[in-house]
Amino acid sequence: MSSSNSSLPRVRFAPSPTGYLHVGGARTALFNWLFARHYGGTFVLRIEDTDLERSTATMVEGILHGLRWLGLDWDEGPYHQTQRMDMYRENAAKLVASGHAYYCFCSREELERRRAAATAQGRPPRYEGLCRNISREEGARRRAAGEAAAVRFAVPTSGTTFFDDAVFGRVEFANTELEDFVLLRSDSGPTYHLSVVTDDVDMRITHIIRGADHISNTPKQVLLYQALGARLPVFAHVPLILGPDKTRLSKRHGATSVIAYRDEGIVPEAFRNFLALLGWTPPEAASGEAATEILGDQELIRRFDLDGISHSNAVFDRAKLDWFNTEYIRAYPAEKLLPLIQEEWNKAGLEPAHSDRDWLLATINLLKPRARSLKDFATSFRALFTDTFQPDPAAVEKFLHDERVRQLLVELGERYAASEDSFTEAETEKLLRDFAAEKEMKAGALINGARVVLTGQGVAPSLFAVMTALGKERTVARLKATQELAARALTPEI
RNA sequence: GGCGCUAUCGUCUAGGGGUUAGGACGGAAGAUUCUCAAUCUUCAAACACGGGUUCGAUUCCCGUUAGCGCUACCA
Repeated sequence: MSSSNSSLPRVRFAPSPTGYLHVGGARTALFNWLFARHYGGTFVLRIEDTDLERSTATMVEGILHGLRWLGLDWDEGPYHQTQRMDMYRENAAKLVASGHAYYCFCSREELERRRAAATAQGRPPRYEGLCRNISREEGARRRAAGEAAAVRFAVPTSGTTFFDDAVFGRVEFANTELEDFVLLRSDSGPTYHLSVVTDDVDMRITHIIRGADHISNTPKQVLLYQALGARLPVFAHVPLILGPDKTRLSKRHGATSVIAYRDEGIVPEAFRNFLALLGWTPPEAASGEAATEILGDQELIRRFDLDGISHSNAVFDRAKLDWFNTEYIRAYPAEKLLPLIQEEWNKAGLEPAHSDRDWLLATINLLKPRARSLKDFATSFRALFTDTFQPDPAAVEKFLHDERVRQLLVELGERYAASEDSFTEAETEKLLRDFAAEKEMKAGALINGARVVLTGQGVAPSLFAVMTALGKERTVARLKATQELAARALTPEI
């Protein structure tokens, strides 16, 4: 727990609760978590809620929920910046006192006007340091007189600021490109730069792993560290995740909320695996060894390091996510799947007709090799678990359009009912094939038809496995009701 | 516009001064036959462009182009 060992890394995930936990944020959190776990360090969670207008408690809950679903547990926090306001003000005052910052009395309107004018004249719309020359004494006097003032950082007017990024290498900015950014707003609330740096220093964060959209912010923060006399952390900027059209991932591209993927039946471990490989390559792949991409938590943690992170943005590939999901569902033991599937049943209002646990597990095992999502157990596999299901009209059309097939299926149901044979895969198959031969009907036609009758679907596991899973009684009942099922499917509803 | 970052199959990527440029997802074809979204086999698919440097550039350098990011008293 407590680590007085200062060589262990301390990282943080610092979301702003102005929205749910989105895919990009989730990956940033994952990389931080993986890094902390790999080195036995500490993963801190900090809520950056200084934007009072846009931050909500609901979003905080949503973010925590998303992280928990993903299985990313934090060691410290969640800290809330709104509860640390005094520290930011103290630091701002300290910076003013040391001459690194100054009071700015410009109104928003004036700033706006100047920006517009600058843009119109083709000049960069940068704050030009109007208030920089106001003496500390005069500043204090005007503030005492009740004039509103923001605190701005006095960026050096020459030279460069650089940092060595663990992903991108040395990144350098001319100081003249940096404007005198605001530290404290005129309402005395901190801005992002002040609060992050204050907190990262105070929380002794050693590695800042965050989105590459922060690269341009970094020199300002470097300047702040220096002005505060604090030691620089290692910066590791992670390239962004894009939509299929290569623009930044947004609602336009469908689900961006992590929780939406849970709702779509994605297994958290699959999502983690997928996300980890978006922008990061494990070392054995880098050394050319052919390796599986299916990497569980322990494998991910063991391999993860900053030097495997790519430099370029990555497109979110839904098809690959689905592939990971099928792989995980297939590999999971039924015991592990059952509670997850039960959630899907609850959501779908499905009450399994059979509550016997062994039967449920066996049936899940029968189905899981062809599941693509947890939802499949409540949708296309529904008929295996309950008697109330809607047949797929396309499947009915394809395999039950022939009246003779339908009649024979009803008759087949009677045969099964009358049979004394044990209701096993081998026996049920033998009976069906003998029956088909007797009627001079291709067994395949009856098998495909029976599948639709029993499952409502054109695609399902082996028919005889389905029969034995369903049991004799339900198999017989459904076969006998073939005509009703066909009528139900072929009658346009509503 | 300015500044910054990036550029290998459709996608995620490996590689690296001389290679049949490798893997995964997706796609196509075939096998199988009891459906396929399963399984097996096979195939197609990439070094953005232009200059250098070099005996030799996909690789190193410069430029162009394109994409993305930042450019707030948001974070």
